[in-house]
Formats: sequence, structure tokens, C-alpha cells
Amino acid sequence: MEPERRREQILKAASRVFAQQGYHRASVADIIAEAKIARGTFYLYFPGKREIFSELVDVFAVRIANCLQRINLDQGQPSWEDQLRANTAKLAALLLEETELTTILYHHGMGLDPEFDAKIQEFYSRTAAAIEGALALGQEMGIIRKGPDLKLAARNMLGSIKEVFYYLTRTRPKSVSVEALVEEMLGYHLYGLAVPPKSRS
Amino acid sequence: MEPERRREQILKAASRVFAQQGYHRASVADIIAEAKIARGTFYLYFPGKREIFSELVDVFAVRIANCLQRINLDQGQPSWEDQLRANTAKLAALLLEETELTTILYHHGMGLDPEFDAKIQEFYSRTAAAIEGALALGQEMGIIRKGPDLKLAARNMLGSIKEVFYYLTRTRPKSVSVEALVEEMLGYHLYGLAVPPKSRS
Amino acid sequence: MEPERRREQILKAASRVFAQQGYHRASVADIIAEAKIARGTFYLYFPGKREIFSELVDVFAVRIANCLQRINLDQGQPSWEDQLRANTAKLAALLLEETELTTILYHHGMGLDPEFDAKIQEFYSRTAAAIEGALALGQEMGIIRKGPDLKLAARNMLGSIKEVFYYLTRTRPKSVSVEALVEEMLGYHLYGLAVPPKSRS
Amino acid sequence: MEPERRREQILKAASRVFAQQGYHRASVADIIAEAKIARGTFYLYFPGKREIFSELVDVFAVRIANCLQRINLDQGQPSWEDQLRANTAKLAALLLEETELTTILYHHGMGLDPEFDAKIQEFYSRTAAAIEGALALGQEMGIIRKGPDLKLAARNMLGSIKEVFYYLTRTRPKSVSVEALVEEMLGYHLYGLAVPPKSRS
DNA sequence: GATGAATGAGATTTCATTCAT
DNA sequence: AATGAATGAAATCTCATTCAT
Repeated sequence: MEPERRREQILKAASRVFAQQGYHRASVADIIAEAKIARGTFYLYFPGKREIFSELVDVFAVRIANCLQRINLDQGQPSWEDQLRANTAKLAALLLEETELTTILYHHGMGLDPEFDAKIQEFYSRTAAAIEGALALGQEMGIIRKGPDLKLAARNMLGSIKEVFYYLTRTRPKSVSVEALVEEMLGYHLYGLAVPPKSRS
Repeated sequence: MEPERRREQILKAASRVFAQQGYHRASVADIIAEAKIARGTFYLYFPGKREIFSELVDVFAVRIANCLQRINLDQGQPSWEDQLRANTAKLAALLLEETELTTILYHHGMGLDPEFDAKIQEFYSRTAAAIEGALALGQEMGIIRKGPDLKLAARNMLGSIKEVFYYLTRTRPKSVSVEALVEEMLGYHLYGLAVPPKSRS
Repeated sequence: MEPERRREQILKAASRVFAQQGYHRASVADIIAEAKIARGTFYLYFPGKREIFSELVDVFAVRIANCLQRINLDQGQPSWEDQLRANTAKLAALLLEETELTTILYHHGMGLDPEFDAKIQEFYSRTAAAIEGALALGQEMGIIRKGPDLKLAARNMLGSIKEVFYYLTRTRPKSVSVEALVEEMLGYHLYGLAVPPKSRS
Repeated sequence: MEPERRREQILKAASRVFAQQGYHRASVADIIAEAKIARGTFYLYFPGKREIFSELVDVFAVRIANCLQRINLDQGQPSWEDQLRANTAKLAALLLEETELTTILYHHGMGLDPEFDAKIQEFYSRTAAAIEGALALGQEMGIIRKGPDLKLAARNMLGSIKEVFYYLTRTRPKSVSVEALVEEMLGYHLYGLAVPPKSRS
């Protein structure tokens, strides 16, 4: 088999194994069994278990980051809301598509070694910072309230997203349309759960 | 030393070690070094590494569950909002106090073996269900909007809480008052981030 | 068993195994089989195969170096010849006693990794330098000829010693008395093989 | 490429690699990289790593043996001394020319497997026996002293030669003339290092 | 003739747990 | 109650060799 495809095959097998068992419970033996290759073949393509795991996570982190385009308020660009909606939709589509990788990143992504943990923390920190930046822009636009601590708000939003998509990934409701999900999420974070004050009276 | 206190000493040491290194990186050698006991002594008090970890998590899970009292709408009880506020405050106080256990539960709590993972999932599912129940009551009271999918809303809230407290645990801003934090969280989840419609016009 | 004795036991077993099979052919499995201990026990006492080998060689190198006392021409000391004879006798006694270590050092001591090889080369270089120094003193005393290149002479002598003792170690002629051997060696290096010119005529 | 030259190319590459790294540290990967051939090609020309190493050593051993012509006392032949000198000169020229092979034979030649080790021992034993034979002839001629044990003397000489040429190979003093070296060596072994008795008085 | 992807036996090392003292 | 030396199953990784193309 051509190296390129063999590499992909092994990565895919590893993705399945790690998603199911987590990093520590998974052994290289499991991966090569899943990929139906010999032990040595694995080490022909990857330096070791840690590295193939790291590659899966790194590549996926980049794909996620690519979903989250920096919001641009220049003229001729879509509105702040539409850009936010587009980002959310792309992210949702990716996470729901790649359920294995979502599981790996959210669930099994830590506890390897200090450097790797730091890398993941760093990824989430950058994501939180991006969210915070977007919210600050929203404040400038008069769309986002001035009250909330934006650092905390960004973590709130990040945590919600992590939990919700991990939850959806586990309970696989095939029926969920990405569009409806996006509206649900945006509605939650923008308007909260309370009945709006004006409607109450 | 009396058995009871020795047990506590070992649990505390294990808590420190697991919080710092995570389940897999932590070794029994680390725990006994931290507790300053001999190897055999450890096994006099606990059946093994898995079990002491499990005990730490289980006990903490119960303490968390105890923070979250079922909301009671009977006459003579505090209002729905006050009960929600009280629950949140108790939870916040606990999680900020027990930073090691918070780290362990949130960060290192998975990847041991299928049963243990299932137990943790179960804990979060029960917590999400409790939140969902509280929200349903809020809907009955006319406080919570009818629109949102409450299962998803509960997960949103759960994810936020996990992420925010883990974040606070790592970045330890001593200055944060529990009261302010509770208001921030409730404000986020009840009212969202958007400028309220009435204020916009 | 007390750690001290267990350590000695493992060192002795390793010495036998390395002498018989050489570093590369010997496996840790061989050593633990010889020592009749479990796999883990080995690693309780030594960091690994390389390190136990290194310790055997290092300790033996020190014992050898201790045989070769710097020659001292101060008054009241034995004569140059007697000091040389004493050094040679001590060395011969050690090498014939420790046949396993002699085999290891001479025969299997190289090819591990660059640093280890360098260490052994260094040991031999220091030994050659010591011999050279002794010969230079002999020249001052008028005992050693002025003609020969002393660096080369030292290597000649070093090579002879290595080969002869390795040879004796393999062919174990129990009958060889150390005294006779020392005289034979000194005779060789001091007077050579040729019939002395004066006797020829 | 014609098979014959390809074979030589691989042998030369292997010689460089083995000389530098020794048998065990050198991998087939190193050899094919040095020879710039594919992995499979190597196995078209040689049965394996052991065998190519063996061939290098065997061929070199024959070349060495060819330097050491049996000393012939028949009439019309050069004198015993001249034959000895000629043998030594040929050997010195060869060893100084083929520094890689000298290194391999002396330094990395053992520890493969029992048969190979035995073969090398055998080679040295035959060489020692040849030296012993030459010395015995020298005794008959009245040139060599009667005292020394000739077996030991042969080993002394053999060890000297091994060490000196290995030493010269490592420290590559380009200036050394073969002639001077031969005289130095013969002088050492025939006359030793001591000031001759007649000169002392 | 040449290639290089694939193989798998075998080596090292770790660490949770046991048990004699 | 406490100790800590001993255990061995299980995991990772290497590399000489094979073989389909």
C-alpha cells in the first residue's frame, strides 16, 4: 500500500481505538489489531503511541481553530451576528461529524505528560481568548451587555460547547439538524433562560 | 496512629498527588512518599490505587450532590430564585474550597476503565437531570422561557460550571468573592450576554 | 535478603553471564535466571543492563588502577625494579583471580555506545601513560634504554599484558605460579627474546 | 552496475560502517544508506548482516596470514632476521593501510555468537602458533634465547602487535614510516627495554 | 536486478500488588 | 500495625529479514 494511505489507515484506526478506550487503556497492540498491520509497521509510520495521539489531537485542534474565523467588522462583511452564527455552524458541523476526535479531545486529552497537558490547556486558552475577543467586539457593536466579566463569559461559553458536543457525540441523536442546534446554542448564550423582563409583567 | 486518622492522612496525600499528576501519572510510590508511609501500609488501608481514587471521587460526588438540593415549591420555602442561588452558592463554595478534588473530578476523572468511566458519566447525567428538573419547575413558575430544549440547556449549564470552576481552580484568583461569582453565573445563564431587546430600541 | 547482599549476588551473576556471553548476547533475562530473581528485582537494584555492566567494568578498572602504584624513587623506597615487580605481581594476581572480569574488560568491553567506548579507551590511555611514566623514570635511573619511543613501548607492554592475561584466563593453567609469570613477563619486556650480543660471539 | 562491483561497493560501505560503529551498533540501515542502495538489494548480495561482517573479517584474516610467510631456513633463502623483518614489514604496511579493517578485527571482532568468536580465537591461536614456530626456529639458529616460555612469548608478541597497530590506527600519525616502525617493534621484542648488561658495568 | 513496505520475534523496562518478617 | 523487598504481567519499541511489485 502507498505510504500515504497506510498512514491514513493507521491514523483512522488509532482514532477509533483512542476514542473508545482513551489514551491509557489503549495499547499499540489495540491499534495494530484495529488497523490489521504488524507491530513493526506501526513504528514505520509513527515514532510511538504518544506521537500518533498527539498528531490526532494537533490536527484536529487546527481544524477546530479554522472553524473559528476572527470576526471582522469591516464594511461589506456579514453582520456580527451572522459571522458568529457561521462560526458556530462550522464548528458544530465539524464536531458532530468527527465524533471520535471530539471524544478524544474532550475526554481523553489529558494526563499524558506535563508538556502535552500544557499544549491542550494552551489550545483551550487561545480558544477562550478568541471568544473573549469576539464578545468585546460585540460590546462595541452594542449587541453584548457591558456587565458580565468577559473572561468568565468566554469560559462559560467554552464549557457549554465542550459539554454539549460531547453529550451529543455520546447520545448520537441523528435527527439533530445543525441549524436548529446553532440557534439553540446562540439563543442560550445570548438571551439566557429567563423569561425576558418585559414579557413577565 | 489511630486507623481513622491514618486513613485520612493517606486520602489527603492521594488527593494532592492525583490532583497534581492525574491518575495515570501518579504512582502508588508517589502516594506513599507523600503520606510518608511504607508500601505495605497503603494496602492495609486501601485495596489498591484504583479504589483510593474511586473513593476520593465518590465521596466528593456525594458532597457535590448534597449542594444541589431539589427545588421545593411548597409554601413556606424560599423562592425558586433564592433556592437556585443557594444551591449555586453552596456548590461554588465547595468547588473553590476543594481545588484538588475539583481538579481530580473534572480533569483526571476518566480513562481508568469502563465501569469507572460509566460511573462518572452517570454522575454527570444525574446532575444534568437535576438541573433539567429545576428548569422545568422554573418553567412552571413562569420564570424560565418555554423555547429552549431543557436537556440541552441543562448540559449547557453543566458544561459552563465545570469549565468555569476548573478555570478558577487553575488560576486561583483569591479575590473572587463567592457572592459576586454566583451573581455572574446566574446572570449569564438566566439573561445571557445580549443587550436586552427593550434596551436596544 | 538484605539489599547489600542481594546487590552483590546480582553483580556476581551478571559478571558470570557477561563473561560467558558478552554484553550484547547477554540479556537481562539471562542475568535474572542466573541470579534466580524476578525480573522486577533486577530493576530494583540497577537502572538497567548498561548500568550494571558499566558498574562491573568501572569497579574492576579501579581495582586494576590500584595495583599500579606510581613508582617512587625517594630514599627508603624499594628499588625501581622491585616496585615494578610488585606492581606486576599485584596485577597478575588480580587478573588471574578475577577471570570473569578480566574477560569482560578485555573482550566485551566495547561497542556499547560512544561514551562507554570512550571511557574504556580513556582507561587504557591512562594505563599506557602510567607505564610510559614508569619507563621514563627507568631511563633516569639508567635502567631503561634511551632508544625506544616510550609511547610505543608503553603500548607494546600494555598489549602484551592484555593478551597474555586474556590467554591465561581462557586456558586456565592452574599450575602457573604468579611469581614465575611475573619473571617471565619482566624478562620479556626488559631483555627481549634475542640471545644477548655478548653471549653470541 | 555489474554484480561484482556492486558487491565491492557494499563491502566497502559495510567496512566503513562497522569500523565506525562496531558490529552491534551498526545496522543494516546504516550500511545501505552508506552504500546508497535499497534494503532488498543488500540481501541480493549477502545473506545477512552477520555474513557480510564475517566476510570482511575472513578476507582480512587471510590477507594477514599471507603477510606471515613461514620462515624458511633452506639455503638460498634470506636470513632468519631478514625473513622476520620482511614479515613484519608486510604486516605493518597492511594494517596501516587498512585502518578500517584493522579496527574491525581488533576492536569489534567479538561478541557476535559462539561460532564466530571461536573462529576469531582460532585465527589468533594460529597466528600465535606461527609466531611460536618462528621463535623455535630462531632458537635453533641460536638467535633466540632458550629461557622464555615460547607460548607465552608468542602471546606477548601478538598482543603487542594488536595493541600497537590499533593504537596507531586510532591516532593516525601519518609521519610514521613503516621501516622505522618495524625496527622499533623488532628492537622491542628482540632486545627488550633494559640497558644491555654489558653497557651497564 | 532493484526496490522498499511489511513483518514479528525478542529485548528492555515499569509498577501495582503481595507477603514474609 | 507496619515494613519494604520481591514479584511478574504487560507494555513499548527495534531491527534483521522477507517478498510482492
